[in-house]
Amino acid sequence: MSRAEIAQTLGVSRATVSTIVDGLIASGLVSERGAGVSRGGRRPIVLKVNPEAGRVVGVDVGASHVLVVLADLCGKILDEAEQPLDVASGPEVCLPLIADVVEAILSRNGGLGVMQAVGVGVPGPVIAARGVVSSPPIMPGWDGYPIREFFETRWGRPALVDNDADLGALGESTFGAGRGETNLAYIKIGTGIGCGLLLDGQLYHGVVGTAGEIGHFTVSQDGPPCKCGNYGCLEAMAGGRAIAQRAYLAIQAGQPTTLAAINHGRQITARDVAQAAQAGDAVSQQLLSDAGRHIGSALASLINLLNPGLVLIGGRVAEAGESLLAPIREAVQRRSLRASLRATRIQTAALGRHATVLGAVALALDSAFCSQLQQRPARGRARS
Amino acid sequence: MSRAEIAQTLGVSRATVSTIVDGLIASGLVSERGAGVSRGGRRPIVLKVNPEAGRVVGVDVGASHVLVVLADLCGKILDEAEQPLDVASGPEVCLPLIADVVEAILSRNGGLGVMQAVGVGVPGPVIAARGVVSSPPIMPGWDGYPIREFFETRWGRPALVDNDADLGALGESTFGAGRGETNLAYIKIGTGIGCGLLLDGQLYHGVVGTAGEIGHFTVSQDGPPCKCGNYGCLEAMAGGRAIAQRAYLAIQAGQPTTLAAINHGRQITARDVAQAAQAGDAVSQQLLSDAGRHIGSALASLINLLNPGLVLIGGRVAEAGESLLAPIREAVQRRSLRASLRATRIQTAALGRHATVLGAVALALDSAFCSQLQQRPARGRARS
DNA sequence: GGCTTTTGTCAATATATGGAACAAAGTTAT
DNA sequence: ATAACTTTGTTCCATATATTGACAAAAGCC
Repeated sequence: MSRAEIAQTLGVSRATVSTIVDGLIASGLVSERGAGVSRGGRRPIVLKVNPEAGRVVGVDVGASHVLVVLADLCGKILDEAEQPLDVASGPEVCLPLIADVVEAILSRNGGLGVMQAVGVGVPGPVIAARGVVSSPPIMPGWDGYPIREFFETRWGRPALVDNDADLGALGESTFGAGRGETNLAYIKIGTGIGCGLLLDGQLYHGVVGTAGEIGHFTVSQDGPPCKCGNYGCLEAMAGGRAIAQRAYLAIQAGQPTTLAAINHGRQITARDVAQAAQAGDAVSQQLLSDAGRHIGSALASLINLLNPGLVLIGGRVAEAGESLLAPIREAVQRRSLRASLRATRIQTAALGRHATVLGAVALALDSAFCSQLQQRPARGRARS
Repeated sequence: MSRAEIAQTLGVSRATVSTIVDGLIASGLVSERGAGVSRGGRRPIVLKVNPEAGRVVGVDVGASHVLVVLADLCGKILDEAEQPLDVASGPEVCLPLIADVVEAILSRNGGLGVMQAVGVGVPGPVIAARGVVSSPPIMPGWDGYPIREFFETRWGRPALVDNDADLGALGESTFGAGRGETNLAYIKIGTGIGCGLLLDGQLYHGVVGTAGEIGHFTVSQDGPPCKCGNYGCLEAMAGGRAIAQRAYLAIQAGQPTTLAAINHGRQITARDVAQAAQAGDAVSQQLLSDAGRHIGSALASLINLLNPGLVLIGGRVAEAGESLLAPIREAVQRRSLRASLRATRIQTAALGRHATVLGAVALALDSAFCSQLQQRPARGRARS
């Protein structure tokens, strides 16, 4: 991006941009990278963020694993580590363990000092302003625990905490399939079903951080019971756990499927079903198609209500690809309004298992750049 | 509000507030109104917006009527006029007619000059930035017609256009039951069912202005056909038209109801059903209760997805009050997540048929104050 | 080669904001 | 009642921030 382009985009004068950019160049955050393409006049000087000027850390806390990445200022992953972790063992156990993983990565990449900020995604409702979770269903003992404070006092660097699905949305919108989109929904289909919302360019949390709970949409009034106490929730009909359960029942019922062979060795997972479907197993395809139909009917409501430009299907189960996406599209088409639908693309997410952690990186990058801009760059002409 | 209070709220110094307020007082927009209550020191000088410093106009274009109000700078309605209007006759017919109504009101209230801005609500999806509607179902011929431009060139004043349900949300949040709430949904139950969303303090429109289409949520997969082409839409099951239709069928089926007497004279309306229900008619109560159950199940999805602090039930049918609200609350309770629900109040709207038009007034007021702040107040010391 | 266009910089200037000191007007403690 | 403390609102000044307009550099266009 050139100075003139920035000035036009932000609606400020070129002179202003020049002075600010000078500061950023002096601090090493930005550098000039040759000449761009002319638009009928002098060729602009292309400005690039200098990826080497700092590092940020992203953390994705899952129910049973934690994924930590180190990224440069462009969001490129330089190193990563994954470790088993039972989130149910509480913050006193988990947080130091996570911190150890982060410190291990940092120590083999230039030490603690290189980290400018850290972003953390957790599988529960987050009050982002305070950096705590609020009555999370799958994180017993974490309610109100000062997660952000823990990391900030440990490292003296800004720490940002947010929900995993929300960060998935942010990750995809920053680095993935949602670049440039200001209104998108990221659907995370894993064991359960979550949803992160980016509305008018901002992550949307709601009043207590529980926005995006599409997993407990009622899709069938007389459906199976859900852990939440209701019946026929989307999650109970089309989540990874539900798909696996249905596969098990199909095998028990003696339906002809390649899944039966797997089941003799170990428990069936949704991933097995996805793989079998792609390999052509009809029963598996039917299972995914049913799940897709239910997801699609919930998505139709989401699309009617929020009129997003893009819906991204992510999470492990989404790796099934078209076997899941086609019935989703079909169900959405049947149930949502023409006008809204025409404006909404439905696609698979691009970042796979890195979506959330890259959202955490994006959050950390934001904070890193902001704090850089706060610090006045050195005044007066340097040397000479 | 005192200067010190403003300074604290906005996070700026008292000195800054003083200079700005001086300008506003000089231009007559704000005036000092005696002393407030002390908090242990000097008593603050209470500042009030001077309602007499200008006027704004709000317009609510309905399917068959247009409602125009003149309001002072505090949003108090000074005069109003309503006139039949067939929105289907297109913009070339409707807009001049609306303008005439506005001008009639203005001419008996000090002339055209007193109006500082005008806000307009229309019953279709709006692209607010451009001031046009986009493929509205019930406004044939209006697609892309430059509504804002029409009013701005006619009067040389800022005109703002938005959707009627969105303005209902804005109206209730500014003047009604939603004051102070940054996240609320306003449900407008009239002939159809619409919804306006205020998210994080901003009206939410989506990418093409169709956000809030809760009326076409599927609430019963095998329900009656809807005008939109789908089956079992909320609007087709619980909208005003649907309630009237069901009442008619109940009478035909010979059910014992006081509605039968009305039906001999003219067609039953949803309002008749609401009145009969409040008077104790069991069949009418059942009809409303059914409708409420369906609305509640759609609202549960909305609450799960958006985690609003407040849901307001407005529109004509909502005047039924608790006969409708009780089943809504019950259905929501059954179907939505505890955590989200605990944070969400469900109430009837406070502004009745003025909700939308007061939202239009709020929009106009915003614009009026902004343009006042843009104009530099006179520099240098006046007199002496 | 001259003309126009666009980019980036510089100096002068306008505007906005904050800090400190202070007077005014109150409350609270003695 | 008096003194001490609080809070409010103002004034003056320093500083930060952005804009304007002029201008040189570097390109395209004729």
